[in-house]
Amino acid sequence: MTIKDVAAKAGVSIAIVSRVLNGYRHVRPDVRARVQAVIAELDYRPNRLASSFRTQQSRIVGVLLRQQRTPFSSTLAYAIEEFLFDAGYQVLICSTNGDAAREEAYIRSMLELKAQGVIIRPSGSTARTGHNVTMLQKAGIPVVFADMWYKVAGVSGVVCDNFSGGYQGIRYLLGLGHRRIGVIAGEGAQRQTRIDIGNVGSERVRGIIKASQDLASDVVLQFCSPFRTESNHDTGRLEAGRLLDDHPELTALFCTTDMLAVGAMQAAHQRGLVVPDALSILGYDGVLESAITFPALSTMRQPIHEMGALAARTLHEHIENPDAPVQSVVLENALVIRESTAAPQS
Amino acid sequence: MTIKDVAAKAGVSIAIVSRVLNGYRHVRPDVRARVQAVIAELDYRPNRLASSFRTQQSRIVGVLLRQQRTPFSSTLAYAIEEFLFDAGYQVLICSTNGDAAREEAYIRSMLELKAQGVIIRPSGSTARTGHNVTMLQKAGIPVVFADMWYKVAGVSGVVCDNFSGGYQGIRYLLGLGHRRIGVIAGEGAQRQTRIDIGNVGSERVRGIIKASQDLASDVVLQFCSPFRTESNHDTGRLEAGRLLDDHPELTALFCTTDMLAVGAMQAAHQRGLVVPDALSILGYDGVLESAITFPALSTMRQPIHEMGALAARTLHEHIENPDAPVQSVVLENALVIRESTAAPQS
DNA sequence: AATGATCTTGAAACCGTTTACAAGCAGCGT
DNA sequence: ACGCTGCTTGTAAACGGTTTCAAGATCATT
Repeated sequence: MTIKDVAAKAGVSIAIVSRVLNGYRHVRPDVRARVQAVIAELDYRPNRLASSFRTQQSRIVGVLLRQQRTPFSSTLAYAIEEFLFDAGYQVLICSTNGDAAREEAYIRSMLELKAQGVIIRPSGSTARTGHNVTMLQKAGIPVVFADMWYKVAGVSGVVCDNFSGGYQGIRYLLGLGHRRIGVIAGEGAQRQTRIDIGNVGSERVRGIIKASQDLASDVVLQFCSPFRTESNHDTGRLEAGRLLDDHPELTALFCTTDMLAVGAMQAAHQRGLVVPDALSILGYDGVLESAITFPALSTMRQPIHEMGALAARTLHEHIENPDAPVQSVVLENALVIRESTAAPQS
Repeated sequence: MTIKDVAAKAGVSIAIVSRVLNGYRHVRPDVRARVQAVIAELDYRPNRLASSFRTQQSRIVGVLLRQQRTPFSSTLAYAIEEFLFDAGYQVLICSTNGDAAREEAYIRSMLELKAQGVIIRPSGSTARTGHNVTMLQKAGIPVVFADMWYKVAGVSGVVCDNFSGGYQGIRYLLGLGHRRIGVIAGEGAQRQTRIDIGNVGSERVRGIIKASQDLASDVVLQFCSPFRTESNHDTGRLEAGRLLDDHPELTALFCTTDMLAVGAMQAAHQRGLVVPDALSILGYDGVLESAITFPALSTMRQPIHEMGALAARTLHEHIENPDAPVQSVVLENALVIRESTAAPQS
């Protein structure tokens, strides 16, 4: 069933039906009502394949994620989908799983499908991301970054202030009275920060170092030099273990990821250190349901849902108005104090 | 840039270019090579909006999920996407969040977009699901169920054998020597099983009851009558607490969800019961990273990834061959023994 | 060399919608 | 009654591919 059937049954031309469908003016009210009645009666649905083709507007946007199975990614994806579906777009979630070929294939898909916009959570590879963005931009497809902002590309971004989060975390631990603090940072955080991209982990470490310099003269930070294991959780357990064994004077651990913190908790447990009495542990991300750990983990929560919604809104603006200014929004993290942190035993 | 430009530059008709693009026969090898060279040179990409329109094949499939932010859903979604992307389809993930209006809107989208297939993880509402499925079927769109199988609809499904999982769980606990076992089932599990749909939770409970009847004459099961709180985790904590307070003789708890089990662990902890010495706790789902809890949770693991991949494969078959027989696959769960279960102290 | 079979090719129709354009029409002032 | 304006309507031309069909080219067989 096509628009022609509707037109015939309503005794009008297809142009009128199209106008009614799209809510345009210049249709006599009684005609409009008649057409709408026929549409309802026939249960007619416009063929989006045809209208998308004709207008060259797919009403599809892509979301490119490294992985899909982390709470971070799925929260982000959900927030984006929620916003954009309500705005009349279909959201295509693409999990590249870190695979370059897959990423390439997805970008090609976006291009062929004439996606109207793409939200990217950039992966580690700056060069690859830059290439992808360039291809999309050449095709006139607006791009918005989430979580990480790739500064040279001239695209909008929504990120968290990881520097400030690290800073606040240390300020909090210092305020509790801790002076010997271990820092467990995930893979890549120690890597030299490139001038053109703000690596999430290294930003956090920068904030941590800055805070310790600004706020206390007598603080000692112990960093681990993380090697990568299969899971962040294992990394956390092993690194925290090494740190605690080598530096028994530590009274607090700041982990730049909640999963690292969970591992750290286990390392503490294995050594008979009661959290938070003997050791405070502070996480980062806020992705764990409040009390899945015992004791409940204090953490720097990232506003992930808000970040996704904002990225979606920003992309939507760029789609609606191609001349919308490039903007980057920085969201603040919030310290969530639960049970894993306390003043050190004097 | 269109197929015409390619044709002109290669000195052939657009029909030839189309044939080259689609790998059809009846193109002279030298011509094919020339056309391919021109395609590469111009970096031409076919407009999928046009080809989808012409063929009325969107190459899009939808995945309808209640929620998107649980490990279960994202693992399922990822597995589906992985398979179908490789098969040349775009996957549209639709999180209904339990909202009927949203679900309706998504179904309408699938219809308008001429989705070529839909995978549904059915929500609680049998009636609504049935209605959705009927609409899709009327439009000739194949449907596959995952996780739950709605028997009357004549659609294929991939599910886990929850009855067997419950059975095996109890068998394991009985084998350890437990005879006083508490069962914490999530919301809905106690509800009367409808004839036409296998509710996941109630299947598990059925298996649990059957195993206790089959395998031991002296076993006593204590069920809780769960009320719903905001999170399964809280439900688990409260229900386990009530059960432990009312029935101090219990030596094991079987929770029909991992999150319920996490809550139960906390309830045990609060009461000074050491797991697994004083109380064994067995979960169900296998969605937690191995050692996020302490002690690490023993659980009945569902093959979620496999379930997703199989659902995708089944859907793919139905798309390729509309006459493919309706089939339902039942996957077995696997008992994962970790640290939260042990023989009761005698 | 003629015949038929097979392979290769291009012209043109077609998919269902949107939209530019022209024409029809009603209402208005003169 | 006339032209003017502004609203309403229908016709027809796109959009960019795919696919049918007939014709031309090539090949093998006799």
